[in-house]
Amino acid sequence: MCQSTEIMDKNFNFAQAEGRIYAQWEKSGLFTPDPDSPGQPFVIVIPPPNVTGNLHMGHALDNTLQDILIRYHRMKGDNTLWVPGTDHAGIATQAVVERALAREGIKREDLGRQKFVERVWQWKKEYGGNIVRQLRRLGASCDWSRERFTLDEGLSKAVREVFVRLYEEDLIYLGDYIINWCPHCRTALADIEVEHQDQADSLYYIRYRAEGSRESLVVATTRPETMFGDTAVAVHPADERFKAYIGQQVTIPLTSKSIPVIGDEYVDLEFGTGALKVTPAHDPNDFQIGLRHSLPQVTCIDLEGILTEAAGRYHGRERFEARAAIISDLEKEELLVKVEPLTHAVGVCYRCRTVIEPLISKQWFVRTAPLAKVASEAVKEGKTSFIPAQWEKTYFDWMDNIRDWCISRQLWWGHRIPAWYCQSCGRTVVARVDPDKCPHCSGPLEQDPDVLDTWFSSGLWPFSTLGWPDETKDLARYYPTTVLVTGFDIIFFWVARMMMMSLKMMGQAPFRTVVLHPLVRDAQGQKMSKSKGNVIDPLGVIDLYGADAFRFTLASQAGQSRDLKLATSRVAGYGKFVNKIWNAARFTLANLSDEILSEPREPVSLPDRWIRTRLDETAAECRAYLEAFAFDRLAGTVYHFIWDEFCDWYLELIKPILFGPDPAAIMAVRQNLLTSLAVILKLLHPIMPFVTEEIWSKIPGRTGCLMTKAYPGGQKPREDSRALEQIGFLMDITRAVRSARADFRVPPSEKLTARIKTEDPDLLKVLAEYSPLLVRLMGVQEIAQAEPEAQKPREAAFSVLSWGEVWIPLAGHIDLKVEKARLTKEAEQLRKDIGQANGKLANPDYVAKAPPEVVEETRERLSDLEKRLSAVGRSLETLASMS
RNA sequence: AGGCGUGUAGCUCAGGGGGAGAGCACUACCCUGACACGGUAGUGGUCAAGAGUUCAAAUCUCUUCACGCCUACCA
Repeated sequence: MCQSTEIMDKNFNFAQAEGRIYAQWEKSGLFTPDPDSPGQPFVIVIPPPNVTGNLHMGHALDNTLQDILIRYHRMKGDNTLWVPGTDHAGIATQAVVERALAREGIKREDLGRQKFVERVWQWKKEYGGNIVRQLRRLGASCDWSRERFTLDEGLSKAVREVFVRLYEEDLIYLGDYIINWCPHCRTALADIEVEHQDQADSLYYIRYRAEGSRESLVVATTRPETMFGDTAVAVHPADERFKAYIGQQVTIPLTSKSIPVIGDEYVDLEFGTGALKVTPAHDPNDFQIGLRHSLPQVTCIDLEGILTEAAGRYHGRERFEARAAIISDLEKEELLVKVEPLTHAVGVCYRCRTVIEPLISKQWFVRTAPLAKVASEAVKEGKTSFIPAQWEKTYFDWMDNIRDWCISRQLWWGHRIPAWYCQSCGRTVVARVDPDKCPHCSGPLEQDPDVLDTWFSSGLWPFSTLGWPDETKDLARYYPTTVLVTGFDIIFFWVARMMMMSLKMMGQAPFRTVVLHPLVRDAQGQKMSKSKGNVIDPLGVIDLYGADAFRFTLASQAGQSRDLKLATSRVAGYGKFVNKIWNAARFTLANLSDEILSEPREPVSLPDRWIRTRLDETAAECRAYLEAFAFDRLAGTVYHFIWDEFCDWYLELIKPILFGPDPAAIMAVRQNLLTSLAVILKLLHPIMPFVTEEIWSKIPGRTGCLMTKAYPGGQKPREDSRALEQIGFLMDITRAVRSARADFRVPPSEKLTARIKTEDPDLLKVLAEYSPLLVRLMGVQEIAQAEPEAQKPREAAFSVLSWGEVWIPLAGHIDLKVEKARLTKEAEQLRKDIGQANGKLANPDYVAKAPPEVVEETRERLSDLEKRLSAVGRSLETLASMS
């Protein structure tokens, strides 16, 4: 050994190394591409995490996969850009700051809008960098010099430009509509911000008395408190039971208010009583019915969930409290016919889970139909494709059934809507530059108090981050982006919006490929979320096992399935893999000589030829998997290659040479060993950047960072099928000896001999050359060719391989009973397999219809099995004769 | 209610018409000059159930069961 192993510790100290390595990368500026440099652009924009957030498993997976792609393409020589940034997350951030204020006993109203927004900015400045710092711990190689925030100056300019353009094209409008109102967050919500939860509730049957007769109609409702907003009772026009009521008046119970009975086909004859109370101001369906029948809209619940004056004596009471009171009063008046239990879906706020109150309100909307049509076509025409492709259907379903998008939010934190209302002429002014008076009448203006939905600005992310609406160099060079990597849970929220907005504003789809990865779930298969409190902290996992092991685990699990239930045992397992690589490198570096051979040479020895061939094959596979976004296959391939082939076989095979007497052979092997290690480090680097970079830094004579070295597999792979075959032969022999030793409990101290019987002259040559190597490898005494006419010794273990037999004389070691049991079991299995193969071949349909190569394969297999069985049989006979 | 997905070794998951796989766990032996976070040899599964298509089904089709997700206006 020329250098001691002391140049490397026994284990990779990831805790000590990761921060140092990341700082070096960042300092070197290697994350920052130059738009003027050559190279095909490869661009990813990060799904911007909420500024309020901390790194969770979803981010970890998302960003690991992105970093793998980014690092791979950077190594490939592409002009590679990964744009990072954060989202201002309107409701979420405002809520966080409001909570902080509440601890000081302050409400946002106490501060006023301007002061409050200042406080949020202050908060953002202080804590908003958390998640961005945490991404660094993962090893994410984002170009931090291009970091953006959805509320920064440039992006705000983009938001304003888009709003004005869409307004000018009549794609944004202001309308009185029924919207989803969260009484807790006090804001409107888009349809997809409403989650539906099954809830056990009651269905109340309430009697509405007809006027001028003793008859009555019974309606069923889950929400009696909306009664005071009723402006009709609807029945199906074809319903024989109630036809006669249409046109009559009924009285709302507990009031003296009279409403008409109308006929509308929306009513389901089967549900409840077949009569429906219509509350246009508090139910989206009733709203539609109301429009059809020109019914008045009576609001009986206000923005805070409190009943209004329209509710008469219930005025001022909270909606659910009022419900109980109303039920009790109805009972007293004998107007409550019955109560049935009912489980139904209730809409709740996705943020605070408060039950949504549908309300009529003036809000801004995007007319989505024309945008969605273009966005849908872009995917149909293959301009953007989804991986896995099944998600395209989900995307189409939504695009085809899209409804107008309510974009105004009654918050203070966000992009203020650039609309002003003239206080004298009443006109609405939408402008790129804040106007100071009405352009029509010069009257005073008042700006709309609302802000835009957060997703409005994130919908512009692929082009706003590159500088749009200015015609920047980045925009010209890097738009459209190449790949979007995200979870399928935000296809509607985000992907669809980016498609619509980008196509509208840029005329080009924002990315070529959308890679949808699984969602990381907890042990129960539940989506991890802060509000559920079931979050496993990725930083804790990194602390324990290191970023490389964690990244590798995520990649290895990122297949086609929708769930990724993270098991820490796997992370621990891949932590061992990191250690394995580390020690393989330690071995390699410890065996280098002082004279560094800088130029890779052609491999000479059989192990070298073999490993280099396998290395080329593996590199080609890795490239193919990376191009196909098959992260799990990529991980599996490098894992097995490094562990099973490089470490378990190659390193063992070369030891006899490395520690042998031939200086030229030693030099050749050292050279090849180092070359192979370098290729392995490069192959692995995109998944495990830290340990590979750290090992690279210890290679004498290396230059620069590993992260910029060319990814292997760019050239035509070497083909050396003879090396593969011959190594296979040596492996067969080795396994046979090891197996015999284990089966017969021969202690390692006792040396065995082995006899090889084969008629293949090629293999005999290999055997002659490598028997010293095998002797060393297996701890056998001697290994040699068996005489062609020799018989197997009576007491011997043996293996039958495709190319011949291995005999291991075991005089004194054979336990007849054990051996007999072993052989009997083997014979049994062989007979079963032979029976199966025979059965197939005896079937004329099989021979006639199965592909010829499959039939041929079966024939070969059968003859191999028969050869083995007969050898096993002979051996059993010998055993019998001995006892 | 529709749509989508999942059910394979004790656990977490690959595979996807022709000999059941991986990691972890487990058993036995071994601290052999990179690694005991290691090595070697093993144990372990009627691939959810039933039917069909096929020469051949874990794999394709249908049905059923269980679980999960998404969409939806059944009050």
